[in-house]
Amino acid sequence: MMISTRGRYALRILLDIAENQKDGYVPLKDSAERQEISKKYLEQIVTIDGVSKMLVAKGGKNGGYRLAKTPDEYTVGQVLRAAEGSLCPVTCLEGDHVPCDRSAYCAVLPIWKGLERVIDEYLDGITLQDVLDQRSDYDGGDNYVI
Amino acid sequence: MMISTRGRYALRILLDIAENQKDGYVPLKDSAERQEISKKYLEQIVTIDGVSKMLVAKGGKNGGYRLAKTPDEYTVGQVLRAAEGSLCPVTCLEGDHVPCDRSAYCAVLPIWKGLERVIDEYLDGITLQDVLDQRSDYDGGDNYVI
DNA sequence: TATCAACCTATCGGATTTGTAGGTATATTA
DNA sequence: TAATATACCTACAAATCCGATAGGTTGATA
Repeated sequence: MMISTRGRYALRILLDIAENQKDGYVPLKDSAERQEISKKYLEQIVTIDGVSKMLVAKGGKNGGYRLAKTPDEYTVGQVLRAAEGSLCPVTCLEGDHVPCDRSAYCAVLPIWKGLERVIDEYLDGITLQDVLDQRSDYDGGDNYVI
Repeated sequence: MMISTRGRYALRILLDIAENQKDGYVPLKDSAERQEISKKYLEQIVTIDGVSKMLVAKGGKNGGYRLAKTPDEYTVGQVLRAAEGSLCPVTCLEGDHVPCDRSAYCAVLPIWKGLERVIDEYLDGITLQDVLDQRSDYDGGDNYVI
């Protein structure tokens, strides 16, 4: 599995925040209830370095999170990579991976590189705003849910 | 990680067999040595249902494996799916997965479906023969290695 | 008949996933 | 200033998956 709950939940929570922030902040508790995800688990996901950088936090009453930028400035790929660490489909391509001695001439390595490119291009072609728009494209706005 | 050693090794072993079979059979022991992969582990991979169907086995001396069809009749995607069970990027899309009650209207599910399609299309666009060809496209044939 | 190779089954350490649990710090409101 | 609401931090743990290792059995071929 390339994308675990971390990535999927991160995406859903950012979308939930985008949708509910208006001018204020969205408490994680509310998102957790709407999305039916454990709040405690979400806390961990939201505090992952890359993810927390996409948010502005505010404590106390009427506090919560809001997006640091507008929803059209974040791609699905960015969110998923931030939450998962990386989206590469094989260990051979991971940043910290020690290359095996075959890698210089490996005939299958180009396949993995191509695959990673195809994945990134697809996921970076969709912004959070795209998802929100599609959500209300149907017949009134409540047909699709985050 | 979407593609584990199972898939990667399966691909490399099928390519190794394709390259070495000529008119005969390739003992797994030889492939294991060339590819520097544990023979015992390879035995398990090669006996995965989907993978074994792509091979013809022969016991005894001068026995081993050969491809059931020609290398241009197998795509990289077929091999990987056979070895891994499936290449779907999220559990939500797995065959035996119980759909959550949101799935009917889930706004992110279409993203996963699109991702899976993009991955399949890419990997099914490459045959084993393509990989073998590319391998000897360079300057004599030994520049790239499986 | 000896050998070689496929085939079968069990086990296992380590990592990762998917959370739970409990507490602290801090900002806001009353 | 006190109460509250929220973010923030740390530890633990069950379950699952990964990546093998190990040892044996069956069966075909020379």
